[in-house]
Amino acid sequence: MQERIECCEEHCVHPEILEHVKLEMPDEEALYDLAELFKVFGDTTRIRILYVLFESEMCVCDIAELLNMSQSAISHQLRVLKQAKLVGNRREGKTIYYFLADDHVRTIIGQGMEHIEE
Amino acid sequence: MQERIECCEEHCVHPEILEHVKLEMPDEEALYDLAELFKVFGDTTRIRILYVLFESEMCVCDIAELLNMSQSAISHQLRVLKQAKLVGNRREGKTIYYFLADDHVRTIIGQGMEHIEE
DNA sequence: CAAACATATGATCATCTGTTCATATGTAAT
DNA sequence: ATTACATATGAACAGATGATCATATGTTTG
Repeated sequence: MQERIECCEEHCVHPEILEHVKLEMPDEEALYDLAELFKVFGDTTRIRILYVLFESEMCVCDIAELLNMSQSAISHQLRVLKQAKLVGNRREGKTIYYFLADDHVRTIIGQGMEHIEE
Repeated sequence: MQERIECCEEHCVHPEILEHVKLEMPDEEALYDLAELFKVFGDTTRIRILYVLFESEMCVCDIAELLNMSQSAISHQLRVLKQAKLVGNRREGKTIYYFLADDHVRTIIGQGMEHIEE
């Protein structure tokens, strides 16, 4: 790797700004968690599941049928969504209903939609 | 794969809701684009770059130094961010400054942070 | 308790992703 | 023009990811 010190010290930005940025950065753990959260949104299947749950809570087999995918695939993804605390579930007899856990989900997806619609 | 029709028709949800959900779903292309957008946020390096740019526009080598990563790695990721229209850049002599393109970036990351802080 | 059903889970495999390394491009200065 | 510097890019490789398949778990009903 080559040296890059010259660039930064001479003309790119003021050292105070570099210092300030370092102080303002969230800690590594928060950044990691944040990236993990967005990874969960970064998959078409999971996004579609979330959209389905916007309308109403729903059981696994309904989601699978709506999205035309296998029960197993949906179940695996619901697990990911649950771990990220984006959905919750409740049992009623044999069937398990999933629902949106949080209103951040709507906001985040809404902002994302606004961005791509530009 | 086993049959799942019985479940849904009998007790899971009302058919009207299933119909309604299908109508409310954005089209495939929008869902794909949305997932692609969130994928961009779903990486620690890119999140860190965005946080750095919150404070001030900055050149590639500064970002590389701040994040303690190679110039090449940063350049590759800036390319991804640019394609997603999350950052823009301008040339000034030899150096190229990158900056946040959009205020959705702050909102989306802000909401993400709120979510994980719970 | 045995059978049927709804869901969960572990292993596997093909595909995607991010970093590195080497090198190319573009700009400025001598 | 030649050299130095800032950035970009392509190939390659290791690690992560998502669907599938087979099977396990947990619940209800006869």
